[in-house]
Amino acid sequence: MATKSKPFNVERFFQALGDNTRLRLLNLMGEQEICVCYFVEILDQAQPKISRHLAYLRRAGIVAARREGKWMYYRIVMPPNLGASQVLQQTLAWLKEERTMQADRSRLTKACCTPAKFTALQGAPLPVSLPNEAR
Amino acid sequence: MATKSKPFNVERFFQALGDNTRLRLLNLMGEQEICVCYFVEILDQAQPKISRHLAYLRRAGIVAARREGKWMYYRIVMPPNLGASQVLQQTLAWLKEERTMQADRSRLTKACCTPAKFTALQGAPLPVSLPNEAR
DNA sequence: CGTACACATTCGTCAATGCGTATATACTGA
DNA sequence: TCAGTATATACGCATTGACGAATGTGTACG
Repeated sequence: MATKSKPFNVERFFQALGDNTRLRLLNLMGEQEICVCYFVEILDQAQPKISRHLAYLRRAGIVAARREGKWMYYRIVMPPNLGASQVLQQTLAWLKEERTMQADRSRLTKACCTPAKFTALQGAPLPVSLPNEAR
Repeated sequence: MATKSKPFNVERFFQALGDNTRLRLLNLMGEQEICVCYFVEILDQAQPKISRHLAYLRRAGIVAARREGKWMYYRIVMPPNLGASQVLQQTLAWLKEERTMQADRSRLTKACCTPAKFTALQGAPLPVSLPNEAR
């Protein structure tokens, strides 16, 4: 049986982008895979809240998750639909220009360089850049 | 007093795109100004429903309205935010590639050429292409 | 004026969404 | 096997959004 790919849901795609927390998550992922604990730390939001928004993005087909031991890594996956992937790329580029998004990214960089300073991140796995073929 | 432009609401922008009826409306507007009665005819939806979705797009800063006699014309306005306007352009280009959107456009063209055949459109004003400076 | 037309808004209802809190699940290590 | 950590899901509640039906508003015209 051929892989049944249901037609891309455009509504769901844009609805997924219509929430600031989710935009911040996407912005943090950018081109790297990130562990949930970093999202919680950087956005300073309750863990179930982060988890629910990540699940929403997953259902919309915008991110994918990978488990590694206790940790879950999330990454952006480009939608199979060409138009959608172009809009998503453009959106990510746009977010990079926004002040608040830049601030998030900068906090992430800081946390990754000195995770020991964030009590919640002791021993947490560092983000891993994705190989080119995965983008 | 300087014109107080409140910071562009990104959430609202994407939420406005997260509904198929609104996407169809935007696709029909494309680069021309269109009278509400055409939306009602082409989408074959209740007039209050069309009107509410147009109001939603207006609140999101994506379309603008102009009255001319009994008729209201709606047109797309590019958001002041650069990133938003780029994403919107890209989205409109994407919609043009979708089957159902093409079908809507084709019905619009047909209705404009022979409005007399659509009993609901007798005497309705034809769409007007926007001058370049307005895009 | 008063009617007719084009369009907007309101109201009641129902589904979807967001959030905090509590709890469940998956994995690790002793 | 049990405790601890990381993450996900369930529950209850408040808000928002979509829709049909009814009603309101602005304009042309007799």
